[in-house]
Amino acid sequence: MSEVKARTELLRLGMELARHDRLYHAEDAPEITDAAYDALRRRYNDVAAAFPGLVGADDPAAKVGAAPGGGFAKIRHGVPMLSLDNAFGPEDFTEFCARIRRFLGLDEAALGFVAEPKIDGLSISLTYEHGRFVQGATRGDGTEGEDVTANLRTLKDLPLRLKGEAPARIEIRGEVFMTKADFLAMNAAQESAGEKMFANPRNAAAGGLRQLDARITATRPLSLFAYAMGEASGPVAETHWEYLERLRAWGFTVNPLSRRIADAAAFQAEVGAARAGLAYDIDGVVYKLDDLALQRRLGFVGRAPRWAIAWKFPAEQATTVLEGIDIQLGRTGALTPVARLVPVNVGGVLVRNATLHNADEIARKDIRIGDTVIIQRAGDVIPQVVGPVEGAPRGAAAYVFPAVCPACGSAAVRAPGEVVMRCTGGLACPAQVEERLIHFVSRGAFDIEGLGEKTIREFHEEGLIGGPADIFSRLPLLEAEIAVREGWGALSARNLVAAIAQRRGIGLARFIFALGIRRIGEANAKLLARHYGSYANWRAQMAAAVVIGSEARSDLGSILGIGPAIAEELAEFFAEPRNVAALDALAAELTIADAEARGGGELTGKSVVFTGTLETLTRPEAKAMAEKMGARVTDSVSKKTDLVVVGADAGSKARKAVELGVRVLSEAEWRALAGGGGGG
DNA sequence: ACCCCTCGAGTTCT
DNA sequence: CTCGAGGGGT
Repeated sequence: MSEVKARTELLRLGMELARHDRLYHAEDAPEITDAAYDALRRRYNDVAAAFPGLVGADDPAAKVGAAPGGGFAKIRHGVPMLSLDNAFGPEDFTEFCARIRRFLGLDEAALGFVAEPKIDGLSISLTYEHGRFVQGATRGDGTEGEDVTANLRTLKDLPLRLKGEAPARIEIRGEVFMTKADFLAMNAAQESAGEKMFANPRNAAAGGLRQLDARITATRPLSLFAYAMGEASGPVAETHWEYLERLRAWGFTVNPLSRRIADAAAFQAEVGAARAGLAYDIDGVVYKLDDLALQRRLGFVGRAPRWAIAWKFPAEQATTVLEGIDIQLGRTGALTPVARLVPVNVGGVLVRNATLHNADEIARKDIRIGDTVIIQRAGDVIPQVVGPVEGAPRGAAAYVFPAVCPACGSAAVRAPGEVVMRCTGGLACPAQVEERLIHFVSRGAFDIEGLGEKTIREFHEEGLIGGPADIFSRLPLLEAEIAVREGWGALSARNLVAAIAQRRGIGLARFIFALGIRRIGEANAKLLARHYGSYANWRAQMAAAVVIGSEARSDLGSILGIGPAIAEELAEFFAEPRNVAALDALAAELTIADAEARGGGELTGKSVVFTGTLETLTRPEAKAMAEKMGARVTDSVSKKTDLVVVGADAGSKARKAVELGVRVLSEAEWRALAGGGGGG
């Protein structure tokens, strides 16, 4: 096919696919069969793969799932995508089994496990409705991922339609990866084309999946193994192994090494020996309790299931020389020592820096400048300095942590009982001010497009902005000056000014978070916004709360989740006149929206205790009701308890509630209040 | 005086 | 991702 013909073909196929996507997703009125759709899609992918140079960003077929503002739309996972606890040796695995036995009250009974190699790729979630693939998302932070449906549709291993019977709606989880051979071939092709090369298969897979243009993804050799169950609208299997067999029957590829095992240590050794010869990278083996009913009973602790564990292979290590230790400054003034290393390749990534955390850590590991040190990247991504290589020549002297801030010269102090050293310079420390500005424009805060870390540093160092208010009061007046800066142009300067203008309106929670007050992260900012409602009220109450013992201070402390340390931190911020002046200057530039009315009902965020015998509800029902309304249920009454529901024969808890002045409800009153959430 | 959990802060590299 | 610290509960 000639390039001209290919171009026409791609355009035609692209428009057609876009039309069918729309009919299918938005109008729910497909005109062609799934098989016909698949054939179209395959044809499209083939042409796109043969002529990668033709793929552009304007093709309608590439746009499914893309967010309006570019990037990907966010998708909330029905069931969070959790992480796994790690094991590093047989003792960890034994302890894992013991924990399961303890929890389930099983003594000698053998536990059946399914073992699966842990692929070093990207976790994804796939949703099928009536057997058809409708949506795919990345793991993201576990709660919310990115919609990469269009990209996933291009994977050869992904069935667009499940073979045979399937529940009406089912979510399937798997791992997208690139084989070592595909990676090498692709990198060779990229190199000869003068294109960007990837450091390792994992990055290559990530890069391929996160293309904004699905046609580029189609040209990347991505593979997929399915391995886990998310939500399903009907029963699928009774054991994990049966479930894997269902996946195979539906048309997924399941890792062929997966199997039921009796001896984890033996399997671990077997896979470890086979590791180098496998077609893909793995970093361990996942062991899952086979019986799904037992899995349900075990449930989760924190962010990980109790019924599975990832037994990791020993971390990849490398040795290099510690050239020096730099001190980095955080926005709260924390001084963090960072190791500057002679660049070394660890597990496919060139490592130059590694955090040393704090002075204690350096002393404990006895790390000195000039040492030959061991670097490792364990299950995580972040490199660590393990310690000096034994027997190698040592650096001269023990490291002495600086007593003053390297940026401003103010004293560096360590609060009693704390580990970190902090600069006492506050607003007088330019480095702290700069870090705070970076936080101010960061993603969860003002998130101004075109104003990233690098730009902020430049603007701050050159005196264009001294504080957050300047972003709004000064930068828009400097459009002409910015336009002639290196790397800028008239268009980008205009866009920046527009982006700034757009952010003059902001929600209260984001605004509070953006201030960068210590201990006030996203969650606490939201608590404050909900409690105070409006900026004016918050500002007034905080100013009043500076006085210890004031009514405003105790009101602040009464917020569930806000304790004395956080209240003190806020009071300190407002006690500093320069902070208040900067805050007022900033607020004058903005329109700060009131916090959205408390979601749901008056129970949101409240702490509820049930006591006595409930007559029309079981305890689990009552608990589910409360949680559905956003409340938190505990067993004991304290002064942070908002509500005590008293059943028959209530004892000391009811008395305590009265003593503490906590609102008391009868079961009937509770039902009236929470009625909406019943049955759950 | 504990334990468990959530939140915050800091960090690496592509 | 990991650590430390705060908050709330027992």
